[in-house]
Amino acid sequence: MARKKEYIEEEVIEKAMHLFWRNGYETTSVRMLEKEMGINQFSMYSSFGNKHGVFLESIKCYKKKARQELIDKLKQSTNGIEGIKEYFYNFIEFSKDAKLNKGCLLTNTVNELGEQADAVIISEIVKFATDVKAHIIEKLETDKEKDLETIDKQANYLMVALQGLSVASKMFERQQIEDFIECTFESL
Amino acid sequence: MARKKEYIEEEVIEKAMHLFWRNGYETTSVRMLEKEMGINQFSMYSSFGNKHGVFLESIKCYKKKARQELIDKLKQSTNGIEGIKEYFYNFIEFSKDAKLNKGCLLTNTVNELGEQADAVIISEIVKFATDVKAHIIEKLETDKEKDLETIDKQANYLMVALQGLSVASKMFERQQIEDFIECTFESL
DNA sequence: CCACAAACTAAGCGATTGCTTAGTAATAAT
DNA sequence: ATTATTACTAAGCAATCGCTTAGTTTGTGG
Repeated sequence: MARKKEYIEEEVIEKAMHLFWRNGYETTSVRMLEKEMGINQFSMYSSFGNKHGVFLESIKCYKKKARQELIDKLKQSTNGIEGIKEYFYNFIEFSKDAKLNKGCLLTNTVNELGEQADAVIISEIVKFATDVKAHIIEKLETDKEKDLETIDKQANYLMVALQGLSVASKMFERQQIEDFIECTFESL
Repeated sequence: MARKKEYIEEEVIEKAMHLFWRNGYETTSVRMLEKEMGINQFSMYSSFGNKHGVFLESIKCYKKKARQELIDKLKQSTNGIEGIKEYFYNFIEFSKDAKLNKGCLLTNTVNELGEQADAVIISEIVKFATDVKAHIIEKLETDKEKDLETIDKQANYLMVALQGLSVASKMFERQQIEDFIECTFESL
């Protein structure tokens, strides 16, 4: 016995997510979100509470997308370390933008907000990072010669390298990025 | 035949630089700069024109500091690749903060402003990166067995790894960072 | 001592920020 | 058709943004 919403929350959040991805949290204003999401500020606040709420849902949307397009592929790969390397290359395509790359939204967020980021946001990011690391370890373990210590060390190495890829792909050319990926896996 | 400035521009810029380093460009307001620099807005604008001017001088100040505390040590090192590794460890100390790290101000800036950053700022950053890469190549060349192609590839690799170190040190623990640095140099 | 130039203080400018609210339109049960 | 409930539009809120300006203080040359 009431009026129906004229938008689907999941759809407008995906648009918001892309805006945050390109511009970061602070630079993205509520007026910009209005235009991009195609809904009024009232609707935005009634659906998601505040700007922070829109951002949190955008983070969740990003994680879902990354899981579908990146992690699932990694999970299904059967060629061990080579599968991790493919994950690196897939990420480059995943974060591609007009000229350079947008990086990883989660990495961008940590980099922008740092320690002053909301605890819930941080928690979402940490959970994702833990997830990725677990899958990397899984693939490293296909090499039966490596002991657990080596595997954990190399997993840490690859996690940091992924952060590097995220930032570097925003400023470096394709060739430098490929050099990086190739060298990264040379000693593993 | 006029009043003297009650502050030294180089001194207040160093304070501004630390504020930008910790908080980024957008988050740092002119009111915050006032307090940190210990001077009035009027003085700030008469000395540096606008907020952007303060930032540009802060970038220059950062480069000078990094050159003194990081690059000069790298230049003077005589142990080849090991000298580059020391550069990595020195950077961690250089960017140390309360709990985690502040990263590299230049990397932070590219990450925050991206392609919409001012051309002068970008130019300053590119010049610095070129400088660092040149010194890395110099050290890599001490290994006479490497051809020019390998050296350039490895230099690109190390440059991206440095960006990774900058971001990752803002969110990862000491152990993961050390694992990264050690693994980074394992294949060189 | 006077006059002038530069550096200070502090108030306030218009624009934008995230967010709210008053008023209207649409839907569905009675 | 009436009524209740929700979603919409659009105007506007206080606070903050980067920046300016009017008025005062300070220092030096004549």
